Amino acid sequence: MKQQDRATQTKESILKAAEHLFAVQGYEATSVSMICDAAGVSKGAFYHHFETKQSIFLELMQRWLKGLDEQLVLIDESTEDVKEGLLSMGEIIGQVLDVGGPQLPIFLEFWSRAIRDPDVWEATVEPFQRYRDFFAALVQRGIDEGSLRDLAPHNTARVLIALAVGMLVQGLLDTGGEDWQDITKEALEFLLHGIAAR
Amino acid sequence: MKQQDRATQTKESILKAAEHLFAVQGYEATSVSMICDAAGVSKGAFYHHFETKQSIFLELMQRWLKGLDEQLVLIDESTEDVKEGLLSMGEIIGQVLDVGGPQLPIFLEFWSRAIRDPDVWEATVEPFQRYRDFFAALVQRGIDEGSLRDLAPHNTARVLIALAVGMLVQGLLDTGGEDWQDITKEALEFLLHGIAAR
DNA sequence: TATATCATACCGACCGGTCGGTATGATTGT
DNA sequence: ACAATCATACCGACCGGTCGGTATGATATA
Repeated sequence: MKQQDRATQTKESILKAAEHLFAVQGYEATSVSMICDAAGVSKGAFYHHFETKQSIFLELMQRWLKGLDEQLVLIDESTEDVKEGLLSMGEIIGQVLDVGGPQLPIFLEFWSRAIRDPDVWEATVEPFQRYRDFFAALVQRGIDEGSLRDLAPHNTARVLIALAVGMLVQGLLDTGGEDWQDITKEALEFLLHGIAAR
Repeated sequence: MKQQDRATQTKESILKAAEHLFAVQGYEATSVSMICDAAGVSKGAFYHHFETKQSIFLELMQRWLKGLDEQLVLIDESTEDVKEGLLSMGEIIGQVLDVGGPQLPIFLEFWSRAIRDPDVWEATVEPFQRYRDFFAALVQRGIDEGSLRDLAPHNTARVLIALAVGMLVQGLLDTGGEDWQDITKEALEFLLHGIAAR
């Protein structure tokens, strides 16, 4: 096998092992040695491919957010009606909880780190501000086309993000087996039409 | 001074030092020795009053949630109109962010721990289910008195909690100096009356 | 004196990261 | 084609340091 292929294979197996261990044990609880053992690779190999323990997480995070990005753009393009687009955001939440569920707890771990570490902040929080802008644009579109009331788009976006984050956190901590996709969809309907009596 | 007084004073100073250090550094980053130094107390004293490092956090958490409890009950009692009661919840969020802001990041840290550690879960997550029940009851009251539409109270409560949690998280990570109390209030108004055009 | 309250000294495990060395493919000169 | 040279990929022992926790003795109160 070519040297380069072998290298990428090694790096990939390290990433895969790290992703799995981070997911089931958390970041702090996972040592570099454990990752190496799980990947069937030496510590030297690890530090050949990654500068620090943190850098491997950041790379993992980047890949992950990239996938989320693509999903959002996909929805954006396939959406003509803004209201429908917002509702389909609920499906994303459900999907995220189903598919990426196991690795979501790491987000909590790193959000708390992001508060103090600028590097972590940049990699984990800053992207979410992009999402906020995305939603703000979507809301603006809704206002323009007349399907939404004339509200401050940015604050409305914040509310949407809050819903998403709040649902994710609850979904992580509530093990009761609720269908959070449904609940999120309901929440978005509440938000659209209000919960007050007419 | 009496022996008991001296003891409680020591314990209290340990708790105070721990609370401060946890807030500014996080839980993991704070060692027991650091707490002892900050409290002007020896390690022996620490482990005389607390079984483990985790136990001191759990005690801190209990005190903290107790305060939140009282605040909620206070609002509940002083509220006749449910809609107003919900809106005043927004003020709590703002207060929580202002007053307890520094120590909120620890919540993130422990929420992620709660996923794996049953003890932590019981102390940090279970209380929030009480709050959910509280909001569910409030919603039910609103339905009964006719000010709210006839919606599943529990899911509506989940939505409210999601909003609160999501706002708190964003407030922690967004350092732009936004007035999250205002935004939360706005969010609750959105939720009450809907954001869709009439 | 007996007991609660602390101080000191210390333990063993483990952690992220380093480093000297090697094995093996790639490159170049002949 | 073949050897000499170099670069990349990897190994695993090891390091300084930190951590949570403990064992034991001193001190003071009751």
